[in-house]
Amino acid sequence: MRYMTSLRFIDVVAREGSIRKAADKLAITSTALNRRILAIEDELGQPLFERLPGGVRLNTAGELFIQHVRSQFAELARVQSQISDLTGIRRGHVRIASGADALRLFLPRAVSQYRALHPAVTFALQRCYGESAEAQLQSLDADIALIFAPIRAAHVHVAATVLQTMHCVMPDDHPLSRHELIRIRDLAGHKLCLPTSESGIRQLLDAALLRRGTEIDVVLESDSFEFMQNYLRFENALSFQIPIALTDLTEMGLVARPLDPADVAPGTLHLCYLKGRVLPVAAAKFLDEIITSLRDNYGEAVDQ
Amino acid sequence: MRYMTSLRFIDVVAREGSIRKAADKLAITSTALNRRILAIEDELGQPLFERLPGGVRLNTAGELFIQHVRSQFAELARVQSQISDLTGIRRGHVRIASGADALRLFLPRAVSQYRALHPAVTFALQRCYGESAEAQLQSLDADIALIFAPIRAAHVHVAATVLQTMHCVMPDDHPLSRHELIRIRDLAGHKLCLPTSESGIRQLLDAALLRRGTEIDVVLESDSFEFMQNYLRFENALSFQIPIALTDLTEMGLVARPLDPADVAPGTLHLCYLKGRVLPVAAAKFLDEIITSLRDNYGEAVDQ
DNA sequence: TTTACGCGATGCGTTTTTTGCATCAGGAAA
DNA sequence: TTTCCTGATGCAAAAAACGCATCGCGTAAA
Repeated sequence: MRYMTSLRFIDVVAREGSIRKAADKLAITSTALNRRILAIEDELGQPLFERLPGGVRLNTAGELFIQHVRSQFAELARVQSQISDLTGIRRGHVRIASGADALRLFLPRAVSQYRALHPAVTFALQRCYGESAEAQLQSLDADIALIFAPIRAAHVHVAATVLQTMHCVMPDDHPLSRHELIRIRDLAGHKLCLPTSESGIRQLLDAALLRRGTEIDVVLESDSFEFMQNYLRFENALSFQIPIALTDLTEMGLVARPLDPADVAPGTLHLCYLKGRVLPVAAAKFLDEIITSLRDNYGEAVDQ
Repeated sequence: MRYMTSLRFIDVVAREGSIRKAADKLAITSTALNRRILAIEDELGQPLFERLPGGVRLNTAGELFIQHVRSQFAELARVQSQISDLTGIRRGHVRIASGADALRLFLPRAVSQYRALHPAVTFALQRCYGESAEAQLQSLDADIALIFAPIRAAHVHVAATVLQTMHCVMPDDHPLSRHELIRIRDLAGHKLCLPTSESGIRQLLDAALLRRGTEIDVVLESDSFEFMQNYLRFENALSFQIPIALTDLTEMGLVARPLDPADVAPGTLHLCYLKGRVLPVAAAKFLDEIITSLRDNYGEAVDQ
């Protein structure tokens, strides 16, 4: 929408922290951008940015204003989607912030199923960890977040929660593969591939290992499940995943065994959006879909 | 705000129902206005107005869009007021829709008290009846409504409610002035000045008269309390008011006597704003003030 | 300390956008 | 049918936005 140009510009300047950098990104000259900002500050009667030697930074008024700007964008998107919905064809764009877990299989399947029904709806998927997912909801850069971590922020509304029991993934000839249920103490002496400490899986494991006082042998740390899973083909080690991230393991000669819930408490996978927000039609409908899908595939999803 | 020009124009066109009339009001030519609208419709990909021989009318998409536009205006006003509040001086503009009752004494006093504390805050007071007050809240033409009538619309949030016992106003030498409490049947045979049927007072009275089957003698009907009150100086008749509308009667040789609550149930005066709306700072603070004032002056105001 | 670099602000000529005038096409009412 | 209203459109003028060159200022490297 053309009338929002100045607002979009301000948003970019706020993100870039520099008028010149923002101007580059927006493919205009810094002077044009600068004057737009001066004009808006003038109309508002108060500056929105502090001028620092290295660029600009939002002041308090700017913080308030940028929040308003972003909510206007989100609102416009919602109204546009609502209007498109009138014609019968569902259009729209859904932005999802998700942990790597759900990006493996669950979301690809869910998104493709939804797009099969509504081809005019497009998606953006952003991989991120718990805190940043919540930040993206608040800055209205994401509509929906799907994260395996406790909810910290009060401004997030949890639409559904599923319990995820930790699983240990290993080559099918690994000695532990004979156990149906794996205890923490079983891990001692084996080589482990763990996700980085930002991951909810790692946090749960660390807590359990600490509680049980088990000494472990971490040979590899990565934020890529795919890498770790492939790595197991070459070294006889152990890796960890939650059900939503489990792909076809047998083809790769891998097996997954649950950890004893008494050792590692099941974690919670939360499906959330920004509290108080009215989602665009497409995002709201997609949300409904994945709530159903979570419930069907991963047990009693708890609507909240 | 300059960047909202097109939106403001669209709003006026929607209200006027004609591009040419709106152009007159906005002091531009109809062609410029017409093209702005075509441009926005083009960007949106869908028309917002139906073209009728006598002008234009919002279509369904337009209804959705205009709602968005108005909420943007309200939001901007709120953010501006919030930003002004940062500087310490409270600025802002509070728009109140009120019945004639509260406009007599209560609101003048409340507004002047508030303005004594915050001289940079300006007010707009619109006299209206119940239904239209609610409509004004919804179209964001008013921030706060104070109405003596039942709440019909679900989208209105009631911030406070006070009970108002109906009073009968009469010259101090009127025969009924000896009664401390007036019964409906006492009214028979006396001359009455009644508010118009849009008034909450009239509706309550009509219901009571109907229930008791009392025959009455309406000599005058008016939507102006002031007129009726002055009229009583010249004809020995009866008029009706609720406490919030009672001014200094003794100076005018008038007295007020309550009607028996058993005959006429006390009505409710509601202080409301649009549900889900975050009011601008000035409006929110003023709301707090009058909630307190209502409670202090007219008994147990019920926060809801 | 000096120099160099990057930042935002501003004057001025140019380009793009918006506006106004005149006019057209079409429906409603006299 | 005629008249009067409506919104739409081509074209020239007015206004706004833009880009270039440049200034002043503060930081950081030489």
